[in-house]
Amino acid sequence: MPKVVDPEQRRASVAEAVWRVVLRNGLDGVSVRTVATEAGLSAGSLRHYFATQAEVLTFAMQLVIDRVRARVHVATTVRDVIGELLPLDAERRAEAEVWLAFSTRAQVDPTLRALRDTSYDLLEALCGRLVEAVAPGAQDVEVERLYALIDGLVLHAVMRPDRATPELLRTVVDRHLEELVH
Amino acid sequence: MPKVVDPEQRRASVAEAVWRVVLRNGLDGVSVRTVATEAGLSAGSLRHYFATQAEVLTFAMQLVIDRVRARVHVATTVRDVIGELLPLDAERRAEAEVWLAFSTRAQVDPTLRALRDTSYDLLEALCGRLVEAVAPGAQDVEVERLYALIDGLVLHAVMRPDRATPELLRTVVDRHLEELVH
DNA sequence: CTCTTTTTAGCACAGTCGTGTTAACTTGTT
DNA sequence: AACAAGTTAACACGACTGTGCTAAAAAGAG
Repeated sequence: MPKVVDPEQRRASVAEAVWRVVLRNGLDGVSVRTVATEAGLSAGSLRHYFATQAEVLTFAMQLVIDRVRARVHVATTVRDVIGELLPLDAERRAEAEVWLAFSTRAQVDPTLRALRDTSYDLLEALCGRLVEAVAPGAQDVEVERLYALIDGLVLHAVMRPDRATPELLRTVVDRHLEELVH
Repeated sequence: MPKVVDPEQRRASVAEAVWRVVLRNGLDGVSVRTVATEAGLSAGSLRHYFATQAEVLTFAMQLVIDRVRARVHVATTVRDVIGELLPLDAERRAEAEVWLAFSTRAQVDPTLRALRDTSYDLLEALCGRLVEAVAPGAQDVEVERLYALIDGLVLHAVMRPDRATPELLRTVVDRHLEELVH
């Protein structure tokens, strides 16, 4: 009857518009109007797919999570799994930057915080399996050590991409895994 | 002649008001009016000490930097220096949270970015000296490994203070230093 | 007390914000 | 061709934003 539009696809394209706005102007630059313009819609039209601004944000954050999870899920070796978590190319660095922006806002937004904490727990469990695979019977402290190292590398890659280059990230991780085996 | 007020002290108290607002409502919650109210001033009065909002933010960020630098400067042993960088108590966790908020905004604010990058370079150099002190002649990769580990621990302490407890942070750092020596 | 200068408070302005409502448009079905 | 429903656009509302400007209040100096 009406113009045929797949709502889910539309919502996804809106989420990607959110990401672009975040990268350009930060999470503060995200308003109903800026996102609508970025997505090529009117503000009123956007509100037809998302009732509130909070809904837009949670959806955009959830989509980042889903994307990373899908990537990690297909990785097999320990080194490859960690490689999927690190921003080794420009696209994933952008993704990490968006994730970091949402994570800091989660500090004062209960809904986003729930999303973040759930992801944190999953990643912690993942690191636990990685450590167990590389060094069976290792102490629990090694899990947090690996996890903190990864997140630190991600942080540095986002903040100082000129210094924390993909090559350096890989070298650091390889060095750490090598030591973990022994 | 007029009411006697030390401008620098006033500016510092305004900066502390900024920190409290950031902790409560995030960096987005920082406006001339909210900060003025938090500092017990009127908006017009605040503008007498800071010409623009950008000036308020850079001053508040600079004061965080100065405070950390002063603390690190008096530390002697490697372990104590790292201890000053980690949020081992509630006050320093708050400080780290404020720092993280400013750092992410620096991603889209050139002025704040300059402050952040300068601090990043100083911390990197500091980690270089720490590594050299613990393991003379170690590879450069160990510097980034230690720095990323520290920043990852800080990040986790801010985001998940219930999981990344002070005890865990210390244990992880001690474990890393122990390995670094060998 | 009177003067002078710092400090303070308050208002005005144009702009943006989230959100609600309403009308127009588009398109498949009857 | 006529209808119906999904989709879009546009406007209104109150609230908040940063910033400039003006007048009042405060307090040491003469």
